[in-house]
Amino acid sequence: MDEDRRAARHRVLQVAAELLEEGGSEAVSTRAVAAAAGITAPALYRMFGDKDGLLAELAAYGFEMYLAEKREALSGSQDPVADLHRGWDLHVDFGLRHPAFYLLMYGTARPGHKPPAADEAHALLVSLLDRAAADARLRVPVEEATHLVHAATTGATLALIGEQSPHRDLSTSTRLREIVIGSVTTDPPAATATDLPSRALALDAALTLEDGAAIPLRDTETALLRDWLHRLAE
Amino acid sequence: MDEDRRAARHRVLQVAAELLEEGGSEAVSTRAVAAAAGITAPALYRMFGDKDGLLAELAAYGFEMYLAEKREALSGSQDPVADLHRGWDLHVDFGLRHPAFYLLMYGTARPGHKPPAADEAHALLVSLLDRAAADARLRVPVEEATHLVHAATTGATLALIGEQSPHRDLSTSTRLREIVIGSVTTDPPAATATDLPSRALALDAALTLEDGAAIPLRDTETALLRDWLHRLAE
DNA sequence: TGTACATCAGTGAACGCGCGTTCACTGATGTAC
DNA sequence: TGTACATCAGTGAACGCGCGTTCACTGATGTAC
Repeated sequence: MDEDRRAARHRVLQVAAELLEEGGSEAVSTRAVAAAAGITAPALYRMFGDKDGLLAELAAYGFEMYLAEKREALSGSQDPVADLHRGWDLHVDFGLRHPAFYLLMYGTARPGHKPPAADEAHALLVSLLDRAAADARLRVPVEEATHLVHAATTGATLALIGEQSPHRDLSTSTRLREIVIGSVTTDPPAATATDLPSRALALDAALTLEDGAAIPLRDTETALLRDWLHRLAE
Repeated sequence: MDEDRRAARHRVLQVAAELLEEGGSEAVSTRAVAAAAGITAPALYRMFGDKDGLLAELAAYGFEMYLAEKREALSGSQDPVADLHRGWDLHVDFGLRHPAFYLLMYGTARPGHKPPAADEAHALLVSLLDRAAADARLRVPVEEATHLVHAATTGATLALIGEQSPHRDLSTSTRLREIVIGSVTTDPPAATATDLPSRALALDAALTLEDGAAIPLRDTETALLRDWLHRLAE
């Protein structure tokens, strides 16, 4: 029974996704979705509460597609910096293949109204950068790198979506990728990290990945240590 | 008479701008604008044709505000690379002060639906980069630099707009600015440009700024020459 | 200078539509005795 | 195993609203003779 309900929800979301891809977010009205899914309006309201609920689930559906692709493509890789490059391209490519979804997910329709499912995608980027830091390949703290890569990637993708297909030129994205990731990572995978900032950030990343209880320092001591590490990295 | 008409239009646009800033683009309906401006619906339609016409003029109004600020702040400057940095900050600052306008102007509400007034703002960025190239301060061709700077700036601005005011941190914008402009320009304003790419691009920029008729080469020859210059710059 | 006419910005009122949402009700399903 | 009842996803129909837009008409303004 519960299984039936989940299947029905999924079917409705698939229909809503089609409407979105074909007609943009304007095409996703409660009435249009209900009609296309072959259910009545109150049935839709029973499933999703109201229109905002429907859109939130639709955005989550988009993030699932996105994350599934990305996880599959990046699984089993060894080189975190190469993953950053591939992750960038996957992001841009997803945006160009699903522009309406992308705008729902990353567009700023309304300030402070961002889909909660975005957190998971954000976490994926953070984990990529954590791994880079753990390999001493990061030049700046993880959080800073996250913001930089996120802003640049979405900027490149939105600019490309805004351009009509024939004029699209992926080279801007590629170049921006090289510039930004290049500025945030260190070049060679040196046998052992040698410079002070890289070593500091590698230790910082190792502390992030470690189970908190396993660290033989008090929380306040750990916090202070990590503050110092960030300062050493500057 | 004609003057009156223009003044009336301007008054209506000011009212529409207020609605936009207060309630976002959703608040800008033909009826709301007409009511707030104290005119009837048909009067509005006589002025702007239809809703798209109103929104297009509203976007143009936003670009005028933006360009006026930017031209004033950058007037009489000598250093084109410094102007790039200041131009970046002015752009981001404008976006944060007028988020609803910014989304109307630079947001991607609908692919291939960008406001025509955007061209003028684009031209301003191009002219900034032209001047940098003329001073041999550019490492890449003007068009490429334009795309890079544009994508990165809008990405940084949209990311900041998406963040709630208390969590906003301009340092991401600043760092991305340094990274991107730094990658696109050459460092020191050397007494005379010494390296091959800079010299090639400086000549290319000089050809852009020159009146076409004043160049003692045939058009096809000039085109070929510029192609070579771009190849020398790579 | 005065009258007749054309132009056109504006008025008051309404058009039809699609929207989000909710009402009262039905019929199938699972549960208790 | 059979009956009585509770639960609840779904139906058919309608609610009221704000939207973009247009109708027929008015009244002021400028122009021609």
